[in-house]
Amino acid sequence: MSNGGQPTIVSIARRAGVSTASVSRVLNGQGARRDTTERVRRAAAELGYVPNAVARSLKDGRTRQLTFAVPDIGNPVYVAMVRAIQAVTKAAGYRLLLHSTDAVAEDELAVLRSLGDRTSDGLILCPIRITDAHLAALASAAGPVVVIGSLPEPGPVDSVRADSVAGAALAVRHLYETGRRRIAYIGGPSDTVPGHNRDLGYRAALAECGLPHDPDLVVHTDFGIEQGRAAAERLLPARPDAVFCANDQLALGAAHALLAHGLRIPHDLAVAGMDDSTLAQAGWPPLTSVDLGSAERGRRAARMLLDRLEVPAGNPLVPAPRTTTTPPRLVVRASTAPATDPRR
Amino acid sequence: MSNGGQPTIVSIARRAGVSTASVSRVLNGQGARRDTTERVRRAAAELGYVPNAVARSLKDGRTRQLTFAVPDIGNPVYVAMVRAIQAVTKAAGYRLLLHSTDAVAEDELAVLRSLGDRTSDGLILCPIRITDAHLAALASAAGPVVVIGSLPEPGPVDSVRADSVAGAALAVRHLYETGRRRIAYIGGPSDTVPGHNRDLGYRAALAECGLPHDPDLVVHTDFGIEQGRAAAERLLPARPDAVFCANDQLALGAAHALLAHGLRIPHDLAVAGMDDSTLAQAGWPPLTSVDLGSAERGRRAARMLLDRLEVPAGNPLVPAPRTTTTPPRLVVRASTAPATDPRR
DNA sequence: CTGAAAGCGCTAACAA
DNA sequence: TTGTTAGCGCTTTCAG
Repeated sequence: MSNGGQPTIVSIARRAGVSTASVSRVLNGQGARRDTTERVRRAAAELGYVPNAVARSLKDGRTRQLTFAVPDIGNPVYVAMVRAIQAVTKAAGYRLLLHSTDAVAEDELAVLRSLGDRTSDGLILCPIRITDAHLAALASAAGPVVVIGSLPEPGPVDSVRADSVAGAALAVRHLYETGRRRIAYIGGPSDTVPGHNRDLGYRAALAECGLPHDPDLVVHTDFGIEQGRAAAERLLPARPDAVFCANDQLALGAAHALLAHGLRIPHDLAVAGMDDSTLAQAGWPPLTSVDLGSAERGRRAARMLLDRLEVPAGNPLVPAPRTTTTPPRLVVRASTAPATDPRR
Repeated sequence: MSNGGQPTIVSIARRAGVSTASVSRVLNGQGARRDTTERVRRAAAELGYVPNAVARSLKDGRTRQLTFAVPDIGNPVYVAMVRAIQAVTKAAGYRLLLHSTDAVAEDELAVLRSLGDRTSDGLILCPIRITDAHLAALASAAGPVVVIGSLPEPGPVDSVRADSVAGAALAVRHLYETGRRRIAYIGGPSDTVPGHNRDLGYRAALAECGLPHDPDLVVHTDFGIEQGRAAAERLLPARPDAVFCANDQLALGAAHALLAHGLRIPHDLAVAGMDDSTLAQAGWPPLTSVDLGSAERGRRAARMLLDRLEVPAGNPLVPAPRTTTTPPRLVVRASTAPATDPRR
C-alpha cells in the first residue's frame, strides 16, 4: 500500500470478496443483501477501517470544516466567540479551523483569498478594521463568509454587529442615575471599530444626560491593563467621580490605580467597563460592565454561516446578505454602587 | 463545470493551450520554456486560480493541518496553549483545527480514533485524566500524537508535562519564607491529574518546611471563582495566615471572600494561586502565582509534533517517544508580601 | 442487488 | 521541454 498501511475501501472489498461499490453502499447505509452487508461490516471492523475524509471531500466538494479568523485568541472577548462558535459547529458536525490574523489586515485578506483553496466550506471573519480592500475581497469571496463587525449597509456578506454605541450609553446613563456627574472616559484606539463606536456612545450618553463633554475627563490609549492604570493616573487631577472604560482590561487597570492611591471604589469613584469578560467578575470590587454579547455574536455568526451552507442543493435563490445586531446588556456589580450606599 | 465555477488546472490548461502537467509544473516552480511559463501564469491570474488543497492532500497524503484537542477553551490555561500552538503551527505553514472535548473522556478517545480519517496530520491531545483506554488508543493511534499531561513512563507517545508538584512546593516554600506558618490549601478535584499533583506538592512542601499537615486547613472543591469564595469562607474558622490555591480562579475567589470579610491582603493573610493566568495580574492585590509554563508546553508540544512530521521521507528510524517537563516559575506579586511589609 | 468504471483536482512517472 | 496517463480514496451513475 502506498499510504501508511491504512485500510481503504479496496482492502475491505478484497477481504469481503465484493466490489468497492458495495463496500461504499454498505458503509453508507444503502440497501444490500444480508450477507453482503454482514461481510463488509466484519471486514471493516477487523481492519479498523476509518473512511478517508480527504477523499470524500474531493468527491463531494465540501470539507465540513469552517474557518474562524480572529485577531487575537488571547483576548477574552474573542475567546468567548471561539467557544460559542465551536459549540455550534461541533453540534452541526463541522470541524473548526482557527486562524489567528494577529490583527494584521493583510492576513485577513489572505485568509479571505484562501477560501478558494476549498480547505473549508465557509469563513467567519472578525476584522479589526474594515477597509475598501476588505469590501472588495468580501464581494468576490470564493465561498460564504460572515463578518463579525460593522459593515457598511448594504453589506457584501452576512454580518453580526454589536451595538457599542447603545452599550456605552447604557453604562454612562447608569453612572448618571447612580449620582455621578463627573464621568471620565478611558477610551481605546479611535482608529479601530470598537474604539470609535464606544467613543460615540460615551458622547451621546453625556449629551442625553445633559452633561458637558469635558476634554480633561477623556484619555485615549491602547487596550490593556497597564494602559488603564496609566490612564487613570492622568485622569485623577481632573477629579472625576466615575470612570467609564472602553473595555474591562482598561477598567481593571484603572481600578488598580485608584485603589493604589487609597481611593475607595465605589465610595469615592465608580468604575465601569465594557465586554463583561471574565475580568469584570475578577476585579475588586467586581466591576460593572456592559455585555455586548460576544458569545451571542459568535453563535449567530456560526448559525448564519451554516444557513448558507445548508441550502438544499440546486436552489438558485441566494438570499441577500443579512445583518443582525446583538443588544447590549448592563451588568451591574459592586464597582458602581451609589457613593452613599451603606456597603463599604 | 461541476464545481462552483472555481477554476481548476484544466481550465488553465485550456486557456493557456498547454497540458495540465505543464500547468502543474509552472505553478510549482519547475522548469518550463519562457513563453509556456508566461502563458500559464497569465491564465492563472486572469482566472483567479487558487489550487485546491483537498485534491493536493489526497495526492500526497497530508493535509498540513494539525488538531489540538482541548478540554475547555474558556480556561485561560488552555487559551495560552492554543495561542502558543497556533503561533508555532502557523509559522510552519500548518493550519490549526481546534477541537473542544468538553472534558469528556469519550470525546478524547473519539478524536484519537478520528486521526484515521486523515483530516489532520497529527494531534495534540490534552486529556483531563488518563485512563487505560487512553493508553490503548494512544498506542494504536493512526498518526503522530503528542500528549500534554502526565503519561506513565515509558509513554506510548511524546508528551509534555508540567511539574505541578515542584510548582506547588515553590509557592508553599515562598509563603513559609515570608513568615507564614498556617498555610491553608484550597485544592481542585483530586481525581484530575492537575488536581492530584498539586495536592502532592502542597503536602511535600509542608513536610519540607517542617510544617504539620492540618486537615482543617484543607478544602477541596471544583475549579472556579465562586468555588474559591465558598472554600475560603469554610477555611476562615481555622485561622490561616496564608491561603495557597490550586489555581488562579480559586485564589481570586478566595481573595474576594477575604476582602469581603474586611481582612487585608497581604497584611492579615497572604494569598497565592497557580497557573499565572491573566487572572493573577487582574486580582487585587495582584496575586502571586506559579507559572507552570502553559504557553511553553503548548509550544513544545507543537514542535515535537512537527518534528515527527518532518522526518525525511523513507527514514525508517522512528525515534522512541520522548517526555519533556516544563519547569515551574514563581511569580511574586503583592498578595504575598510579608505581613510586616510597609506596603499597606 | 451488485460490479465496472468514471471522475473529483492534482502530481509525477514515463514517453515523446 | 512537453504531453499522456495513472492514481490518491471515495461515491455514484449505469449496466447487468
